[in-house]
Amino acid sequence: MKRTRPFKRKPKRSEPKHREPEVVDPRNIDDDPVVQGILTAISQKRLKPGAKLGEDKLAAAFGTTRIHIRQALSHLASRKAVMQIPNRGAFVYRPSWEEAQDIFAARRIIETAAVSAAVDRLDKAGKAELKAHMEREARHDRNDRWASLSLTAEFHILVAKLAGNRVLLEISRELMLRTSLAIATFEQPGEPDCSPDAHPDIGALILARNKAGAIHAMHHHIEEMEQRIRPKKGEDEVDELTAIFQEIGARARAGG
Amino acid sequence: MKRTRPFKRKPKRSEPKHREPEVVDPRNIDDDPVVQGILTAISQKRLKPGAKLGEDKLAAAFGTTRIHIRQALSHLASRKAVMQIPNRGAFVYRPSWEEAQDIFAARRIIETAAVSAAVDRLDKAGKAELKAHMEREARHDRNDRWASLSLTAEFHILVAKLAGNRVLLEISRELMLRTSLAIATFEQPGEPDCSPDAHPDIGALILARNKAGAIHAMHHHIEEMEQRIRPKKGEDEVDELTAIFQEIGARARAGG
DNA sequence: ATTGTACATATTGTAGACATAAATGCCATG
DNA sequence: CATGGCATTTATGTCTACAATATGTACAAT
Repeated sequence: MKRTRPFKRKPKRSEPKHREPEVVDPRNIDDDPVVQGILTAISQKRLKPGAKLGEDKLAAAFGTTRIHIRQALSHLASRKAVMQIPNRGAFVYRPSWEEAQDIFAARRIIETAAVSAAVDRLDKAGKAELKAHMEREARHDRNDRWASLSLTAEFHILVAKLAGNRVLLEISRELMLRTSLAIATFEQPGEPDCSPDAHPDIGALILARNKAGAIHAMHHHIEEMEQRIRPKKGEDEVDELTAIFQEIGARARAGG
Repeated sequence: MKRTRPFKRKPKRSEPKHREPEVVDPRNIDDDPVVQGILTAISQKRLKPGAKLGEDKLAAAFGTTRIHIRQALSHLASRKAVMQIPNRGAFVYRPSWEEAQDIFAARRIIETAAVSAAVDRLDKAGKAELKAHMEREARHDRNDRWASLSLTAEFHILVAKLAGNRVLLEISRELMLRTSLAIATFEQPGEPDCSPDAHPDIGALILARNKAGAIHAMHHHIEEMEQRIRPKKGEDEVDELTAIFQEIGARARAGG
C-alpha cells in the first residue's frame, strides 16, 4: 500500500447527499427467467391451478438458488398468479367462482374501452400489426394447442397495445393471466378458450373503424368466453366448508 | 424413549400424495406492517417520489430484519409503488408524465364503470355507507391535511366497493396509489387533490340513482384532477437526457 | 377397523456472515 | 480552481447453515 491514513478526518459523514435516481434502468422483475417460465407454463396450462411449486424443485429446474425462486414466487403471488401459504409453500393460484366472474366483468369493461381507444388511434403501423396478427391466427395449426393458446392471448394483448395506454396494457396482461387460471379451474373439458371466429370479426371491425360494432363484438366475445365455464359441484362443497370455517375463525378472533 | 425402530420399512416414500390446499388462510402480504406503513406514508405524501428507502434504516424503523424489508420492498415494487435499481436500492416510485396521464385515463374508464355498477346494485346497506361517508367528509377538519387525503381516497374506494367487483376494487386501489404518486410528482404546490364539492355531487347522484349524471360527474371529476397537474420543466429536461442515455446504452449493447 | 400419538422426513422461514458494487472524501495534478 | 484517480465507507446482493413448521408413516390403543 502506498500510505495508511493515521486517522479519520471526518468521522461523521456530512449528511449523505440524497441524489435521486435519474438516469438508470430500473430492474424489471418480469424479465426474470423464473417468472417468465412459470407465467408461460401457467398460460399454456402446463401448470394447473393448485399445483405445488416447491422451492427446491424449481431451483433445480431453473438451475439457480432458492433465493431467486423465493423472489420470483413472491412477485407472482402479488400478481395473484400463485398463492403462498405460510410454512406450506406456493401453489398455482386457483380463483374462486366469484373471482372468476369478477375477472370476466373487469375484462368486459377494460377491453371494450381498449377497443374504443384502438379505433380512435388506429394508424398505419397499427393497421399493419393487426393485419399481420390476423393472418398468423388465420393459418396457424389448430392442432398445436400451445400455439393456439398463445395466439389467442396475443390478440387481446395487441388490442390493448393499440389503445396506447401502458397502464391499461399492464392491467390487461394481468387479467389475461388470471382469465386463463379461471378457465383452467372451471372449464368444461375439451372446449377452446376463445371461439375461433371471434377474433377475425373484431379485428375486421377495428380495421373498418366501426367503433360501435367493434365494442359490441368484443363485449359479446368476452361474454361468450364467460359462458363456457361452470362452477364445479365439488368446488361448491368446498366453498361451503371454507365459509363455515372462516366464520368459526372470525368468531374465535372476535370472542377472545 | 419407548422403542427404537431397528430399520426402515419403506426407505423410499411412496410418491408424496399431492393434497391441494383447500381450507387454509393464504398469506396476505398486504397485511404486513412494513407494506402498510410505507403505503400509508406514500398516500399521505409523507414519502415523496424519489425518496430513498434504505433497507437498514427501514429495518431499524420497523424493528425487524432486512429480510422482511426486502420482501416488502419487492412486493411494493411489483405494485409500482417503489422502484428498485440494482445495487442502488429502492426508491419511492416516480411516474413519468406519460404514465401519469395513462393512470388518469385508466381511472376514467374504470371508475365510470364502477359508478354505473354502483348505481345498478345500490341497496339499503350501500346507501347507508355512502351517506355515512358523505357526512364524515362534509364536516371534517379541512386544515388536517392527512385526514383530508385519507377521506378523499376513501370516497373513490367506497364507490369501487359499491360496484361489487373485487377485482375492480383491487385495480382501483392500485390506481389510487399511483394517482397520489403522480400528483405528488407533478402537482402545483398548494392545490388540493380533489375539488371539495365534487364528491358530494357524485354521491348525491348515485343516491338518486341518476346513472348517466353520476357517470358524467365522475368523468368530469377525474378530468379536473388531471388538469391540475403540469409537466415540470426540469422533468422534461431529465427525460430528454434519459432518452439520450438509454439510446446510447442500447447502441452499446447492440454494437458489442 | 379406526382413531390417536410419536417419530422421521421434507420443506419452508430466518439469521448471520460474506462478497460485491456504488458513492463519497481525499489528494495529486494540470 | 477544476478534474480525475485512489482508498474508504456504506449499502445492497448472495450464500450457507440452522431453526421452525407441517406432513407422512408406523405403531399402539380403543
